[in-house]
Amino acid sequence: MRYEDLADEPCSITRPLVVLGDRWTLVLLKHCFSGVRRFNAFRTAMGISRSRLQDRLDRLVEHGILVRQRPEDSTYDEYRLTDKGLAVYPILMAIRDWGDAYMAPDGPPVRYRHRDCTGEAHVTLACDACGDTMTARDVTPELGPGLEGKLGQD
Amino acid sequence: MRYEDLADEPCSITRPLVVLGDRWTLVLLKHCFSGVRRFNAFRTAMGISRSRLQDRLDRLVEHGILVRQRPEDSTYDEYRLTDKGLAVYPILMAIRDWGDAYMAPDGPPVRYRHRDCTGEAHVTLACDACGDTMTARDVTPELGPGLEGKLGQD
DNA sequence: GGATCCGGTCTCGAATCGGAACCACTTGGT
DNA sequence: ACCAAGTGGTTCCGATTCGAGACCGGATCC
Repeated sequence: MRYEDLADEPCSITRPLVVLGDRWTLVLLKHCFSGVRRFNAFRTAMGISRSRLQDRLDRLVEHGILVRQRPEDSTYDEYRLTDKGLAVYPILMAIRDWGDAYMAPDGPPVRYRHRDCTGEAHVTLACDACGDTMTARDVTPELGPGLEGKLGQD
Repeated sequence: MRYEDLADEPCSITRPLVVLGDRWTLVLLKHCFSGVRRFNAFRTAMGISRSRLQDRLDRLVEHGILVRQRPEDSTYDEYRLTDKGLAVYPILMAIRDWGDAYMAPDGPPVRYRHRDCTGEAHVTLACDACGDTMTARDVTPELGPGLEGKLGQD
């Protein structure tokens, strides 16, 4: 089975991973959030090869995560985050929280601060009903609407 | 530059991505959270090839995300999540929230419910000082302790 | 015009991947 | 004891992907 076939799985974890979960893609998006927009800017920021960068950019544009557009004051295109792309931010912040906790022996290299505030941004998993913070052990998976309709079919 | 060299970057996003951010790895961890522990169980659940699965398992064990251990009542080893591995859960839930929002046209295939509660688990990015919910636009990166010591050195 | 920057394509050797064959060990049946 | 089946793992091979560099067309600047 090829990795791309995971996109057919009725699972909201594997489906995004087919797009985002390979080498460079999330690194590329991380740089988008730091304001990188141009082809060569990505290249120097990431150290990725030209052809690979092109692959990734094309795929992200194809999936509506980036848009490629020409600013009025420039002769060159820019790759910018769409709303769908901006919504990836919590994923990166969840990765960062984990990285700060387990892969930053000297402490966090970068603080992600709340603008005009003393606090920092952190990701929490919580229940949307009672508001309690949750861990993996507090979660029970259950059939959702995206699967119910498909059960009696075959 | 090779992808693995990103591990040298002083960045708590890229460093985890060198371990987690390639094909299959996060998919594998997802199955760990659904109770999959044995080699062939991963294989049938994921459709991954034997050699690739071995690579990934070895790497996760090497990084202390999984432990390989023999239960008393069995003749075969199991791969189980460590605390470091359990802490990956918010990353997967952040991916799922995004997948439910943008890649689940028929609605969420699976609900991740709070045990003994009516609510569902969701990831939020919030300020740890004022408690406000945040988006990418509310965040300002700032020098952290993991970098401060290294600045005047070279 | 020539030099330079920019984004992008193409090519080629190296690394990675998927699938199958193969192996050692354990279990169950006869 | 024997054979069959299952389990975890390694090794091999052809196919895909990757990284690095060459190349190319267009815009800019001198």
